[in-house]
Amino acid sequence: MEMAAVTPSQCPCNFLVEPTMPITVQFKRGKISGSISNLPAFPGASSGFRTLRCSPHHSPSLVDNGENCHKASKKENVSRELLHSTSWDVPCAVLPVGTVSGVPKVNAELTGLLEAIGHCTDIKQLKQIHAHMLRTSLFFDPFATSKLITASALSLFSSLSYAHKVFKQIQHPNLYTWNTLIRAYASSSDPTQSLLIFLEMLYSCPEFPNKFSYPFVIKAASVLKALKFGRVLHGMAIKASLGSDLFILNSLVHFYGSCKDLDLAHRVFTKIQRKDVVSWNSLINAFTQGGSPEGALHLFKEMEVNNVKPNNITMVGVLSACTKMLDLEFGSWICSYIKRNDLSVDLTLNNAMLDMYIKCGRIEDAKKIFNEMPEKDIVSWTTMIDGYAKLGSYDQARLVFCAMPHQETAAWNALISAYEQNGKPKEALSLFHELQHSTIAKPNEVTLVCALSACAQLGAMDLGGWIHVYTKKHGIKLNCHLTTSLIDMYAKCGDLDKALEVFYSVEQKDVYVWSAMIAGLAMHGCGRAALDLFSRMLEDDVIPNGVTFTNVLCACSHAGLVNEGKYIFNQMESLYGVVPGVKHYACMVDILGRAGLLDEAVALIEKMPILPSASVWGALLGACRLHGSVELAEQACNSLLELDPGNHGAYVLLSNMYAKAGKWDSVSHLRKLMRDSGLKKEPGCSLIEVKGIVYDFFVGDNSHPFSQKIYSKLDEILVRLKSIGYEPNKSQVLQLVEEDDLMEHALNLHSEKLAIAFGLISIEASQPIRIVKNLRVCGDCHSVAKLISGLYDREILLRDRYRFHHFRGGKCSCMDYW
DNA sequence: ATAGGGTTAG
Repeated sequence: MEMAAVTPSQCPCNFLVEPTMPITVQFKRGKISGSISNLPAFPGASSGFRTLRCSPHHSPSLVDNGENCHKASKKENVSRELLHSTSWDVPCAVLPVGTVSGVPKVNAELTGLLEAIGHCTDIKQLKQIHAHMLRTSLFFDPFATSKLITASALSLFSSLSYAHKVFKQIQHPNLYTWNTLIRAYASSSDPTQSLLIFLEMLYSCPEFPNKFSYPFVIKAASVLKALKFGRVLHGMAIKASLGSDLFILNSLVHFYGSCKDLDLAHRVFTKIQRKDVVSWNSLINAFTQGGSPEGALHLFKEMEVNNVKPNNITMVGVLSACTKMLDLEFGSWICSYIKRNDLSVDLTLNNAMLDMYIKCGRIEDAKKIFNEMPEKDIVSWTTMIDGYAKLGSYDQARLVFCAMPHQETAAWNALISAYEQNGKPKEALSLFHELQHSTIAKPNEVTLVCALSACAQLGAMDLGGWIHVYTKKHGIKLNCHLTTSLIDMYAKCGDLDKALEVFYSVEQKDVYVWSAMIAGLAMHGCGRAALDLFSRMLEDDVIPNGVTFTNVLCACSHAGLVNEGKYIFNQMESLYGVVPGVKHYACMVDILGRAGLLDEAVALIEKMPILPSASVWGALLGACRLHGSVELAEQACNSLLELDPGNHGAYVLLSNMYAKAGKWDSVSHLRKLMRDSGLKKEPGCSLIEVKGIVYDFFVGDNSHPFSQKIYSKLDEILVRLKSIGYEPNKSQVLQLVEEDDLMEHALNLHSEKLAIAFGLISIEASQPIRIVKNLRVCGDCHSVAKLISGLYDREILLRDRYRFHHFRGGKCSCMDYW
């Protein structure tokens, strides 16, 4: 092959030409940018680029015309910046013009070069070869450049941005080269690039995508859950007569599974002529991940019937299904099946078995596997840590943590999240502080999400705010998880404005972000605003899920919006396909019950297609208290205690109702019952954060260093309140059982009162006093807080178990409706 | 010359 020397004008990238000898490698910082919308129509498309969208003509025949197609997620939006700028240096311009006028001995050199590429062990060596190729015109050999791309995109030392820049230097990349880049990006951190490069290839590569191109690009679509895009790919593959390629079909099964479209996944699967083990694995995993583990197990059995031999990957999927169903029996059977059939057990499979035993409560079996594992990775360790933590064996969890060879961030996260999720937020935060002193690990997004959640539980807004600042300072972009946690933290700490500020400051809002904001508004009693936000969310084409509806209904309940609640509840399934769960029913019972529609609430419970949970009966019980229906309360209480015998609150509520009705016999009977059952109540506890430290107060607490001052402040308060006509709410004395069994007369010792008194002496008057209480606020404390807010002109934010009470100027945001 | 399927934590 004749090859001319490259002159500047021919150089594909218009790089500077350096005319000096010996050869020096110049680096140029390049920024590649552009947008997919700049791409002209690709050849063969009748109406340009638009046909790439989900149009009936390009849709696979088995798919209907898009009615079932879910709204596109933002990730599918390919019209965004084509490529990130990168900081990789690419050799260029190494042609000493005029000195390499002769044609290099391409063939001889080529062989050596290809070998050299194969022997590269780092990017530096590769760059040297790259430079050499540019110098000798070998860069014009398609085979050689392909190898170069492969090495830079897929080897151990690979750098995708480097590969991409090399790619840009190639004048006519061949299909193989395109495929390589698409493949590399599919499993990178930025799979959107795969889709973009695929589109670019359609336009600028003379060859059509082949049977290799599709699996790569479909994989990228799977990661992105780009349902529309993937459907178009499916259609294109069929048009290209590749519709029966096993690899492509398997990719598609996996793809539809990733998009949670089990129906389509299954339909593609049934069209596969000769299903192999990968086909089955893809579908089994689609069912496992897509919320139908039962289906996955069924498929596994069917697979056996069809004489397809399962492999280790099958077992991972099936075990994962058992784990999701907490089916220990089947899970153990699988473990023995693996042994019996001598399947190869690798790290992932061991981890899957580990996880199954742990989730099914068999820590000893898990431990045995763990100890015998020849190789452990971060997943193995964190699974064990989490297992112990979930059992409350924190010492064991810590022991495993300490035994780890590297305490990477993920390990810290396992421990922190375990504490945070098991009601130990203080411990979680103290670990978070410990982590900040670690030299090995640094907090990452996950850590911050856990820490924020712990802050939210404690009402620790100073620390929560500090974490917010931390993200800004360290340039940590707010992903949806972080945004959700921040909104939740600010809302639960009582700063609704800050929560809204975060909400409006971010561009990316997924359904969880919206739902968190709706929940925030709901807990602050802004029911209307929550509903408005819900409408805006729908206008924004965000599809609501079960969480969203729980929050929306909760908003209705706190604001007494009965008709709105009913309306939305009725639309859930019919319009949005969200089957009402037990939480939604509980909300509805609450909405109806509060409004006094007790009969309607009972009727709803009676026609529930699922078993009512304790929370449903609890809601009814609460409504009975509000409306003084003792008989119904007895029924509700019985049903509740059947499901949740340790529910102290139910006894208290009923006993208070008996007391109010003067049924003292029943009161003492109930109390005896409680004593006999050895029921321990959750002690009332109020938290208050002062200067970054969270203080907790229990009833009659005098452990605080300023205890003396707090009690004298409390005395002062009560004197002042009485002077303006306050009388302790005697009826609330009856509720003392909820606060403390022994000190019936000690209304004044309620933890929230202590916390308020402490707040008054230790927090500047300009700042609100924020308190978090673990139980529902009692009526007397509620009136006292109202009075204090007026008398002392202080803002008090009290979060109780159910909602926020925002006291200001003698009034409460709940309008005494809680 | 190239391919498809897997585990944990938010």
